[in-house]
Amino acid sequence: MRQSALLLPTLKEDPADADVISHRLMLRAGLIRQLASGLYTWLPLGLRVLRKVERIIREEMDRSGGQEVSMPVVQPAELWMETGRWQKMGDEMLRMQDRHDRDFCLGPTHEEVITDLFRREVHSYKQLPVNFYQIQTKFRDERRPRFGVMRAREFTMKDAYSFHLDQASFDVTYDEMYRCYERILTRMELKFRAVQADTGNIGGDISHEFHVLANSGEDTIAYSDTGTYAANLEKAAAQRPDRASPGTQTMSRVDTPNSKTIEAVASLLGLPVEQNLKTLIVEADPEDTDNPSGLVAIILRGDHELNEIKAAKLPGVRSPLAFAQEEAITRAMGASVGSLGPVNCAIPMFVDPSAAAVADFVCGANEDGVHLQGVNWQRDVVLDEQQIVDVRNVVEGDMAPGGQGKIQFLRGIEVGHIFQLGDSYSASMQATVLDHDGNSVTPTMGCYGMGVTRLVAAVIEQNHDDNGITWPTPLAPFQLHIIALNGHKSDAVKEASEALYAQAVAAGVETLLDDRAERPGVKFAEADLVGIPHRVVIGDRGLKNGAVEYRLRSDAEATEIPLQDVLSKIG
RNA sequence: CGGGGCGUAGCGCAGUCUGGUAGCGCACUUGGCUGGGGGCCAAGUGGUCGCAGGUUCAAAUCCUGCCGUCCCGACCA
Repeated sequence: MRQSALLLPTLKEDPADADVISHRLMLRAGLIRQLASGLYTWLPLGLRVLRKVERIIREEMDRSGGQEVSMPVVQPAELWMETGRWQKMGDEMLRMQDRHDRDFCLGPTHEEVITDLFRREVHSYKQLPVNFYQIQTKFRDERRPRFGVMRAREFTMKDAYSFHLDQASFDVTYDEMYRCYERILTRMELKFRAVQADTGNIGGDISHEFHVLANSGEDTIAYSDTGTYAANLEKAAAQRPDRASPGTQTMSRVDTPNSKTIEAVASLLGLPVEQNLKTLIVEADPEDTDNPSGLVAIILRGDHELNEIKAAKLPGVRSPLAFAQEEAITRAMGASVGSLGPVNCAIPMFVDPSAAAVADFVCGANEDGVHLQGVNWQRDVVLDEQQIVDVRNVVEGDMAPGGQGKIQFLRGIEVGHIFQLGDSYSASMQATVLDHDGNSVTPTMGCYGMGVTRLVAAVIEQNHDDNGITWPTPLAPFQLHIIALNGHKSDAVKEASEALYAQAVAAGVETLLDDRAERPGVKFAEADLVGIPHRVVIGDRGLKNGAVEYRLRSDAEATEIPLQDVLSKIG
């Protein structure tokens, strides 16, 4: 490709609307342009990268036994009504009507469509297992699109769906997909981690997210320093500590009229924050008729934070989680926030294991302006085992489950998520096959997503320097960048660069020839920005000795090499 | 959806408080100089000042409403 004929609009200045580095560089290097919030046009250079990502994914999916299909972006409402998701998806789904006033949506995902295909076309256990995938445009009307293509509304996703006769078959495919994802990300030369993930509202036990490590990542991942445990913060649990020892102090009241926060009480009493327990009140599941208060108490150690996803899963707690209103709390507890505690607690209560491990603790007295100290479980508050449940976010330094070392944090960009769907879609859509004995059985399903456009941004997050992008070779839009210095003035430069270009193209090397009549400084700056791995500079200075300058984008220094040696450097 | 910011030329911004001529840098066009890290000089092109309404002799500027967009918090590839 000749740069003089390529739409490659680079920006010298940072665009005002871009904050994260990958977004800035994608705009500056002329990979994308924004059309509207969360909607992006891919320019020629960006699209070349996107296609490379797709190709790697496609090759590895095929290698793993996936069968590629392509399903429509526009989907009829009827399918979504079958699974109840026409309602459940809410505003995230963009809906529309056709000329006959029939309801459609832009597909945010394709479980319904693939299950419909399956039930129409697959009828025998002999055809199982199967794993269909596509690389497709998805539309999700995000609350808050951000970070460029990292969280866009329209984006490209590789989504795969597998169907199985039994759990054992699913497990095999799940494991295969896990390894497939590892291969994909490894080929892209990314630093990544697979972590245990929350399974969301779909259920099932196993679920893994694949995170590309980057400080700008939206997710926190917790991993053990021994490397054997890794989980999304939403899911991560600490090793369960032993229950508290009986304690030595007697329980006593202490006036704390102006101390409403844990920190204030701790400093007033001269005790560490960990010795204080905090009591959070959340709304109860409205369908739980055994709980007239409509509230549930959750007890945490003072220095810990509630994990709202874990809390919303507790029996009798409203999901999604909602904190209780002040007024309701005062009515049920006889005291307001700041003086609450587990002693004589009038509503159902859950206690985090780390809170249950504290002896001689401090807590609110359920009486405004009063706390209790020297409190002990069992003696002062009876707890049964079902009430002790993990509901907090792990913190760095926690012991990992099973004693697998200490937990540390990293930031990650979620680029893949694999999980078990069970039979929720196949059952609600009556997708069945006949088994060996002629019985109709409902297959169990797996789902494997990977954010294709997001991967491009993630790659840049990991591969850039002060001057621009430093593409890993497998994803670079071109392999070789020939920079002809003053080619419009020097016939020698023009001839040499054209000859090398023709030779490289003939050898099948993806080559970009900077044949523009720009000054050298402009060419160098833009070449760094665009980040093509191999760079050859052809100028009169070197040509006198039959030499050109060769440099890897990732190297600091260039070397002089004979013109005829260039192609041997690449590949 | 709640909180905050911003909307003036393709991009980055000033001008708005205190109403009266729409401006700067980059980019773009033409000419010249220059020619190894976004160069210099000169002359140009390009703007319904987000939209609608209002106040006023007069609105980019004041008022009202709407729209767009970005950032921070609850969801997800």
